Amino acid sequence: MTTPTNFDRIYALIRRIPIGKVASYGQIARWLGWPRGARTVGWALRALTDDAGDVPWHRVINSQGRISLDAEGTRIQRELLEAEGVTFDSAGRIDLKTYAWVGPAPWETADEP
DNA sequence: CAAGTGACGTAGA
DNA sequence: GTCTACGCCACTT
Repeated sequence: MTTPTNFDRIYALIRRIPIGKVASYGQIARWLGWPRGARTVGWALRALTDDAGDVPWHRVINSQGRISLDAEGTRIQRELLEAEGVTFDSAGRIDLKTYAWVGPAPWETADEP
């Protein structure tokens, strides 16, 4: 790290994604205040890997429930997610209806209904 | 300051 | 279902 940037905010948010859930780039961008800054999120993740040992980057996917990485990265991400209980369909996609994170909601720390 | 870049998103063909 | 084109924002050089 060189100088603190909004990237830190991205990482912090990704760290809050619960196990077994996934979020899309655009979704994260909106929570951070950039309605259309999905690319910036991807950029942050791209720059990550370096010092992001504790950032669950594999929980971030695109709006189609697909992985935008190359074959190698996709394979790794898939394994990491499957290890958390996330399942993929034949097309290698994730069921967003089941695994999409709703966002940093209060019930995250509250009791269930 | 300007240009280039990027793991996206959406719309249209 | 696929592919193409443009727009968006933040970071680096």
